[in-house]
Amino acid sequence: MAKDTSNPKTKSGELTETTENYLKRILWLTSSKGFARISEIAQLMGRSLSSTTEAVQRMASMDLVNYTKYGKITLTEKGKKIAEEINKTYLVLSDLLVLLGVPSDVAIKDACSMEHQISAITLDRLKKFIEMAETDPKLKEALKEFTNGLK
Amino acid sequence: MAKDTSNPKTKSGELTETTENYLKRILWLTSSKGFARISEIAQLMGRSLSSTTEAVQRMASMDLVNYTKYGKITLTEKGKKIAEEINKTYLVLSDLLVLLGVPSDVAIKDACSMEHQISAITLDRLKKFIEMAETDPKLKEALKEFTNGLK
DNA sequence: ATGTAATGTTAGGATACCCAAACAATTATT
DNA sequence: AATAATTGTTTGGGTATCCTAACATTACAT
Repeated sequence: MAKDTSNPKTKSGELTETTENYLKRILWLTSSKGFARISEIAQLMGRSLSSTTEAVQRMASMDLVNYTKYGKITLTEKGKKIAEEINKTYLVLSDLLVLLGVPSDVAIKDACSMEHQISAITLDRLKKFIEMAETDPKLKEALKEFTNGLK
Repeated sequence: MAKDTSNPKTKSGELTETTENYLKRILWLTSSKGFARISEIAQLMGRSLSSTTEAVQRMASMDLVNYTKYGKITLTEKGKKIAEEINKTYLVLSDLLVLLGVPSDVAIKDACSMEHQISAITLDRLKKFIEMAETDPKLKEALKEFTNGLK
């Protein structure tokens, strides 16, 4: 096998977690107003302007965003496609958490970083859900039908 | 606020995702046979021996593992406590996935890296579950009781 | 016991990320 | 228009992570 000096994730076509997160925020920003600015991304990501500039430049070199110095940032076709994919996953997770009784603001935050930053509250909901799935006949039945319906 | 040159996660008492993952595998290995070896950890993590050695040394400097050159690796009290916490979260997630019909081997893998590496199959299960939760009266009812029971 | 196989360590490199401080460009204000 | 405020970039540092190659140690076999 050939040597792989770069980050395995980027080489194999996959993006790092960080890049995915940047991508998702940029999607949010661009879909609401057409473009994004470094400062907005930085704010949404909770990162410094310099880190954000660097990240955006890195993403530009990967053809994920259109970037010109001091200019408006937009997603490339490629970036948009990937960002939408990531966002779909995010939506599924946040929906599930909400479904399980997690407050939506927490669900938003947690869905962005399952499992490593999972909050106590989410953990509690998941636990209780599992517990109930084992005891409540109605839920038990419903889940049985659910899993049966998969085949 | 004071300057923070180090990785914010380590400084704030939090561990990086990578370190958490190492910790979890070491817990698995040590609970089944009392100690772990670099090669076993490397294998379980899918990393090279040198990366693993480095990681373990880093963890030793954080007082998470007991490490001596060429020796057996065990968790310190601190490391064990943290590893068990992480493992609990992991178990909740993998249990949920299994509950949702995800095959256990996939559930194990996915629970380790929700959302960033989530598989198509898991995504599908989550989607179908959400869908069913909106249409199936029995599940709907069960979930309503579930969320009502939270207060 | 001694040499080979298996394991583990170090050295040398690389990328991803992050930040603060200094500098540059843009935008807003007077 | 000229200056002040805001925003964005660069520079200079750091840590975390990963890898291969070379070297060291330990374990195994004959």
